[in-house]
Amino acid sequence: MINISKAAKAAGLPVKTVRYIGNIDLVAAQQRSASGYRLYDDRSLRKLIFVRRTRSFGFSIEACRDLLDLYHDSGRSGFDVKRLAEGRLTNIDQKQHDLQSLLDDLSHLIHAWRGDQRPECPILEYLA
Amino acid sequence: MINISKAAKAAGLPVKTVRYIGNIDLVAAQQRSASGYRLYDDRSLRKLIFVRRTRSFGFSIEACRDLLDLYHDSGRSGFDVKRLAEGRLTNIDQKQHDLQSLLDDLSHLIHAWRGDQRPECPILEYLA
DNA sequence: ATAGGGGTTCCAGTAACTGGAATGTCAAGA
DNA sequence: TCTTGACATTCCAGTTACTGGAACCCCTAT
Repeated sequence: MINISKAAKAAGLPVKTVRYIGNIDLVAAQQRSASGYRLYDDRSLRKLIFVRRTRSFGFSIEACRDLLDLYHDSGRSGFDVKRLAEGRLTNIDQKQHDLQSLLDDLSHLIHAWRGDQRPECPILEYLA
Repeated sequence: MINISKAAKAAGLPVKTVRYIGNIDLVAAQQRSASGYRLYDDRSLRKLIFVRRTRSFGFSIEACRDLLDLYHDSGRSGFDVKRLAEGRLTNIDQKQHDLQSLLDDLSHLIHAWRGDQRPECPILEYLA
């Protein structure tokens, strides 16, 4: 059981954001101490990490919630799960493709910048 | 020269957002028609695409602005450019690592969900 | 020439934080 | 034991990056 600042640090999120994530019922602390301090166990910490990752790649809070819900809502039918998963799959494929393009762009940019001189080739040439 | 709806479609952004991106002086239309319509050329379109990509992976507007500025501000010294570029590099390395983790997580999730049945293995087991 | 589907600006609202004030708690040192 | 400083709490206001809507203008095709 770790307190909020340790959880925040381990998850790579600001403490404020961890509190916010709890306030909107996305990831709650596993319990509170006698004096009301949030206490996170390993599972809630993993959820925070998952939230940081999904959020940092542009998924909405509600998308995160859906993904996390899949784990919790054991009453959900196999069909529902599959449909939701398939939806996300398309989404992820696009993201993956997009990320590749961005990494290509940035990689070109970085290599062009590596020297001390401004590259001759205009940076935006690389942006497809 | 294409109008805003074509530019928006080509860039994968809502028209509203393209206008917003212009309003905050991030990417302006190359010119306006006689009647005030925004007109985008190839270069401004490429910038919009670049902005969508960077934004969709969690870079702030100001980070986008810095990257785009590197292209425009030809008065910038080689040193400045290099320092800024090196800063972004670290950033990108982290993102890349992070993305790999997220893709691993999601890939596990997806494969676990592919069948009609809820997987036996709890989803969050995969979240490192 | 006119109807419909664009475009424009401006202003208000939303999502996801983020900062700050007021207050409570805990652990370490005098 | 007391105190002091770094942490925690809630609540409320402010910011960033859109997003929707009203009111109005423009262009194309019947």
